[in-house]
Amino acid sequence: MSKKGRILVAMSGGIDSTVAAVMLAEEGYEVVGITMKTWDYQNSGGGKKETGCCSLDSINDARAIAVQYGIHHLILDIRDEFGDFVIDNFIEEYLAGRTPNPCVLCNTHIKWEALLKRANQLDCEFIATGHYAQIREENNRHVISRGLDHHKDQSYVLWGLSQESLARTRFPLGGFHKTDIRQMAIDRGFTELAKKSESYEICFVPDNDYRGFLKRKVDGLEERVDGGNFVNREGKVLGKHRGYPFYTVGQRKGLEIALGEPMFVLEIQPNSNTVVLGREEELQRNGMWVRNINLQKYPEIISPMDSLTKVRYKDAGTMATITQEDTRMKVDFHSLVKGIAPGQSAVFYEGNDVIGGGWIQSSFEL
RNA sequence: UGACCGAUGGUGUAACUGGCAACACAUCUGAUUUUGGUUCAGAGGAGUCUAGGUUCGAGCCCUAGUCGGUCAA
Repeated sequence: MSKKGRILVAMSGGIDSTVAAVMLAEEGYEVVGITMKTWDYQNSGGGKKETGCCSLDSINDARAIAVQYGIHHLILDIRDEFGDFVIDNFIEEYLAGRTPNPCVLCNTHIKWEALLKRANQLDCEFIATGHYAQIREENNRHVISRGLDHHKDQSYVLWGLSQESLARTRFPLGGFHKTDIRQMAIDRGFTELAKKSESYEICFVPDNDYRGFLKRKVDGLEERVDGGNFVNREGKVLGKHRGYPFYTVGQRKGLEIALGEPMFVLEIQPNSNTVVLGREEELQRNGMWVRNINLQKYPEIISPMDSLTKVRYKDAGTMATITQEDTRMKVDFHSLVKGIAPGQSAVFYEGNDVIGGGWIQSSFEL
C-alpha cells in the first residue's frame, strides 16, 4: 500500500484525465485507472468516425499510457445503465420540448455512482476525474469551487453530486491552467495526446448531429412532426418548421426562415408542434424556477440570498436572488437574462463556490 | 374586359437625373465549447420576367407579350 492510499481515476483517453492520473501517481497515490464504455457505436448509428470519450481509440490511448506508468487499468462497461437512463432521458426531454443536459445527468446519476461502486470493490478510498474544478471541506460540507483556470472551469457540470460522493472525490487539475496541463503532457512525452483537440460532442452522438440521432432513435418522428408552424408572440404564422424537437430555446441558426432580421426560438410548444420565434430582446427573462435542486455548500437556503447564477455551461452568470421552496429554487435575476432553456442546468455560485444547482423548469418575466 | 402599379440572388428590399447590382435575413465553412444553443470571423450565390429597340453603355428609357396586384359598373 502506498503512503497516500489507493485512488480510482476515471480516464477518458483525453489529455486532461490522463495527466490527472499521472499526477496522482507521481504524488504517491496508488492509482487505478478506469475507462468507462458508456455507449455503443453501432447503437447510435449514423456517422462514420467514432470519436469522443468512449471510442475504442480513446480506451486504447488511456490504457497505453496507464500501462506505461505502471498504473492498473480496467474498462467498465456501463452501456446498459447509461443507455437506459441518460439516452432515454435525452430523447424524452426533446420530445417534451425541453433541452437536455446529458453530461450533467450522467455525472449526477451514472458516472459517480459507477465509479464509487467500483472504488469500493477495489478498496479505493478516493476517486478522481480530470474536471477543472476544486473541492474542499468547510463547515462539515464538501464544497466545489471553480477551477483556477476560469476559462476551463467545469464546476457547472458537477452541481448534482451528493455530499457522500464529494467526500471521496478529488479533482487533481483544479489548481492548474490548461496550458500547464498541456505542458505536463508534453514534458512526459505524450505529444500525440497534447495535440488532441477538445471534445465537443455528446458522447453518444458522435457526429454531433443530435437531430439525426433523434430521428434514428424515434421511429416515424420526422414524418410525425414535420411541417409545424413557426409563429410570433402574437400567434401569427411565420412559416413551417421541421418539427418541434429539432429546435431549442435561444436558437438562431438553422431556422431556414428569412424574416429580414435575426430571429430566435422563444418557446417550444410540443402539444401543438409549434415553435415561437421572436427578436433577440424577446428572449429576455428576469426570473426562473429551478427544480430538483441539489445543494452543496449549504444544507439549505434558509432565507433568500444573492447568487451568481449560470443558466448554461459557458455563461458568465448573472446576479440573482435565490429563494428555496422545498426542492425548487425561485430565481429572480438582478438584470435580464437571454435564452433560458428549460431542461438545462442552473448553477448557483457564491464567489467561486458552487452553492448548488438544479434543472431549469420554466422562466418568467415580470 | 377599361385604367394604374409591380416584376431584381433562397426570402424581403435597394441602386441619385442610364455607367459593369447593394443591404438584411437565410445558407455554407472556420474559431470557441465535455450538452443544446449563443457569439465571433470568413465564404458562396442573381447579371436584374420574356422578346425586340434606343444608346458608347440599360435593372433603370421605348414597344409588345407573360405573370401578379390595385382601382373600375
